[in-house]
Amino acid sequence: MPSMSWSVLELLRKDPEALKEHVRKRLMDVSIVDKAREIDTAWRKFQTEINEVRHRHNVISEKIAKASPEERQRLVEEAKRLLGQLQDMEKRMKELDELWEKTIRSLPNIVHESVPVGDESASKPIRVWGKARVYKEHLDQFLEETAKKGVEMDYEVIEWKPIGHADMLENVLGLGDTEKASEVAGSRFYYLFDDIVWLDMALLWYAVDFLTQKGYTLVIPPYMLRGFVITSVIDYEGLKDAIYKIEGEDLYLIGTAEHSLAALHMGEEIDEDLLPLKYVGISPSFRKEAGAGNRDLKGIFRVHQFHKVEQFVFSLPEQSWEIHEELIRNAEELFKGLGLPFRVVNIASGDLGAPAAKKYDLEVWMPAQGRFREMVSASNDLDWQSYRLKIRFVRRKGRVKGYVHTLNSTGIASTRTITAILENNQDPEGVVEIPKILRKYLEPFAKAPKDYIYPRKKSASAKSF
RNA sequence: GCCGGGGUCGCCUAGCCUGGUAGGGCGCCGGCCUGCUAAGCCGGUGGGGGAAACCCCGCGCGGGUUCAAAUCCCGCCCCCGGCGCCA
Repeated sequence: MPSMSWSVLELLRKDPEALKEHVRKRLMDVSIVDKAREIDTAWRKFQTEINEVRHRHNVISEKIAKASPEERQRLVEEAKRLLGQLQDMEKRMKELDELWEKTIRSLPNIVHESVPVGDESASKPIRVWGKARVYKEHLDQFLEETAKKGVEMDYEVIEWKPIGHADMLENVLGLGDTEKASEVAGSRFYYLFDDIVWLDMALLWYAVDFLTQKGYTLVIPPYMLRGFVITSVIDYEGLKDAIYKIEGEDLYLIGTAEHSLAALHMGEEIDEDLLPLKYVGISPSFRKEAGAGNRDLKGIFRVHQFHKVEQFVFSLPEQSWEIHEELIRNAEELFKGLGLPFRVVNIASGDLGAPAAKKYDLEVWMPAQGRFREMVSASNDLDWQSYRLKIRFVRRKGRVKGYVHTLNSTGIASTRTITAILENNQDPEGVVEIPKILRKYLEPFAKAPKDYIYPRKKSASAKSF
């Protein structure tokens, strides 16, 4: 029988040293490989043992059905004896099963050969786009993050210091209130008003419009998932502090539409002719952000809830690397459309999440902070998620089955993109220019801003020359 | 939320009352046959372990009764219909 199994499990059995190399690249303790191998071997051995006893019991059980009354009594006694022996073994098997499951599921994905090896600092910028506005005192930092890392990015030095997105939102524009939100919900929540709300929704429509035109199927997914599902699509042990749970129920708020989109074909067999299946989901994302400490506490850069348009693809194994490039290119096109200067980074092995074999981040230059900040993350998870969710493809020829590959990428995450617009598109007077490409998504609404968002208590005529 | 009906190997379906190897159809895969195609015929078509022979597990999920559970009992999930409630 052609065995069809998870690529990582296959590697564990056939070439543990190679798997160790992948784990080592992630800067994780490689002893998990030996431990997993030990448990896997013991699990398989015990399975054979228990099956032998079960077999003997089954043979006797079948005989009883046809046995004569006097023989019957003797056979039932024998069956009972075997059953007693089995009882202990079944208990042990259950423990081993759980240990095996837990151990195997804790293994991270392999690392693609094109991923730079090392910690965060090894992450490699591979492309840049746009002209960054660099405040004169940030020039060193800017060059450090571009030219020194091998990518030449266009820039202009500015003499005035742009106002940070948090100040822009709450003080200059007066269109957000995180203090009141803190009182009623907690830190990292927000009230947004008027023009920023229009902007939020326009960004979402823009991404949805763009991606549906590329042939992606538009989806509103569940915003909560069962425990089994959420633990299958993320590294739950590592991320459980980031996920909200509904009290008293086996339900978890999604951290991104990726989670529910991955589950869309749970337990299914997909004909190869139907692949790749491309989806664009739109949903809120809920994140606890526990462990973020005081990072980005101000404003709406790092928050507990935001809206996001997400790309998600199920593909055949041989298609996934090409599609990974497609996803990041889609995101790049979206940000080019917005006119936001960015670099694309090939994330280092030590900074990859357990499900991802490779990840690109799209980072926009933030002129007030003097650094690049992540706006988009595009991952190829290979068969890591599909093995857990049992999503398979079937090839017509030869009826070959295998696990599909899954890929995900941000399209646009609204609040974070708004922070990028607030910092990049402000002028020295605090007027924010709305990206022209959003115009058509604002035009239908009488009260929506069209070209600029103006500072509060300043006459609109300030920019009307 | 209450009452009733249901969930079977990709899809459809039999088996459940009365416990004893899960049967059939469709689709698909392989083969035979065949100027070609179609039809027809034969075999295969859930998961795990094993080099293989073969073995185990599997009838929504989890328990229980029994030598033996798709079948009997209990809890849960989901679907359909009716009633109630409701943006």
